Amino acid sequence: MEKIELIKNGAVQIYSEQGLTEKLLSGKRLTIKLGADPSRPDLHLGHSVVLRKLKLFQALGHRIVFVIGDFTAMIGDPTGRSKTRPALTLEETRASGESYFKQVTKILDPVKTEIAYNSEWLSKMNFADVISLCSKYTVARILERNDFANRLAQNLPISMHELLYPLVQGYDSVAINADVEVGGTDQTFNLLVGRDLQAAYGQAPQEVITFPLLVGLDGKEKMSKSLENYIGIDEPADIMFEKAMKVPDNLLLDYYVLTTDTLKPDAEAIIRREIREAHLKYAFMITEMYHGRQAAENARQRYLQVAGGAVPERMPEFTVSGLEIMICDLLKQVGFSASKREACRSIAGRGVKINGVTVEDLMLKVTVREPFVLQFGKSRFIKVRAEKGDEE
RNA sequence: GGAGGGGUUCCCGAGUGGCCAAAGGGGGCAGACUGUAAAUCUGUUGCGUGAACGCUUCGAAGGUUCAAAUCCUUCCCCCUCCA
Repeated sequence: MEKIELIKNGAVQIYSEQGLTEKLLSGKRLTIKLGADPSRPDLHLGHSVVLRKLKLFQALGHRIVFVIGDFTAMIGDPTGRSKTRPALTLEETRASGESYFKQVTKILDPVKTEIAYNSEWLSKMNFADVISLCSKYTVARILERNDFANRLAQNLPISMHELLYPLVQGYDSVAINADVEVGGTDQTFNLLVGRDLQAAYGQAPQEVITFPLLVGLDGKEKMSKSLENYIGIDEPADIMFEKAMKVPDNLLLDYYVLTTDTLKPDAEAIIRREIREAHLKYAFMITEMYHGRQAAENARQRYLQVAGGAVPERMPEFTVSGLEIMICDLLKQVGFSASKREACRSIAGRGVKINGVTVEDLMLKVTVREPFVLQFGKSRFIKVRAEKGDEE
């Protein structure tokens, strides 16, 4: 019962709440659907919002089915709107499905988690089936979707196939006979289409629960890999901690509520007390959740060292061949700069330090007899050493 | 099918023969301030060792010219309106 409340906690909308309650109380093992995009299998905290809810369903004994949208991915999307959406091969979609499973089971129970590929049923449909599917929905209803409505109003193009995609997703629910589907609020329309189509195909309509989209570290857009404003659940502890500290103040509450087990009133109290402490606590919680207590301790310690202006104890290492190297070449080689020119600019802008001392000379030739610490900006460190054989 | 508008550097967008590696804004990176937040200010933002200079870039390929993002030809793509 408690878990049921937890599931509903944080939800934006539930369609229908009564239906959901009834299904949960029925004692039946429910099939919970989550749609997954195979082209981006890198999971971040934004995905974790929904995944954590699914975990609660699992705890109640229900079955989670990830539907990988490989069928449309294999066709590709010629719209140009979502650019660079190359058609994937069968192998690629399977590979990302596996990758998906691997990442998802960092949060979910692997035994109660299944993967399904929608090409399994979609590739078997013939044109008559497609038309039949289309006949179950009306143009007016499709155009209700905000995205379409806006584009229509602004005279922006909408391709035919785009109109079909909601039906495809909805049909996935029919194919697996889903009892419940969860997703971000941006998916609301598609999820609801699933309900209607199920009814049209003689099934009990799925219950739909939507959750807020987590805003990314930039404080503007929703968290996404391509916008570089994400915290990946796969990221090393140190980086995860650091990124978690960069969550904008005004979003910290959301992060607490949506990505940890903290209840809203508690989170509010923590933030009200002392904002920096609240950040540190949050960063610790998140890091601990994905890497364990010890790693989180270490990450915090390291963070505080760097924040205090000190050189951290742990950092990646880089081995150069030869005993001398131009500073610009070095910056390029370790990956702090994309080109030598860019490296020189960074030096001119006083953003590069060696052993804590700002590099002034663009032409500096560094001698790598002893290992030294190369610092770029405030928080990027790397230990540079010469190849073993070259040491004198 | 007809008419019109357009493709510029990460994005938006100015630029219609030389002063254009290309205004301005956004974003990015770095510096100051700070709590590695926000806001603000400063620098920077194609590549080649800084400069000098050179090279590549303005949808594609050719051409005119001492000189082209800008002119000409052909091609590709996108959008709008009317059928």
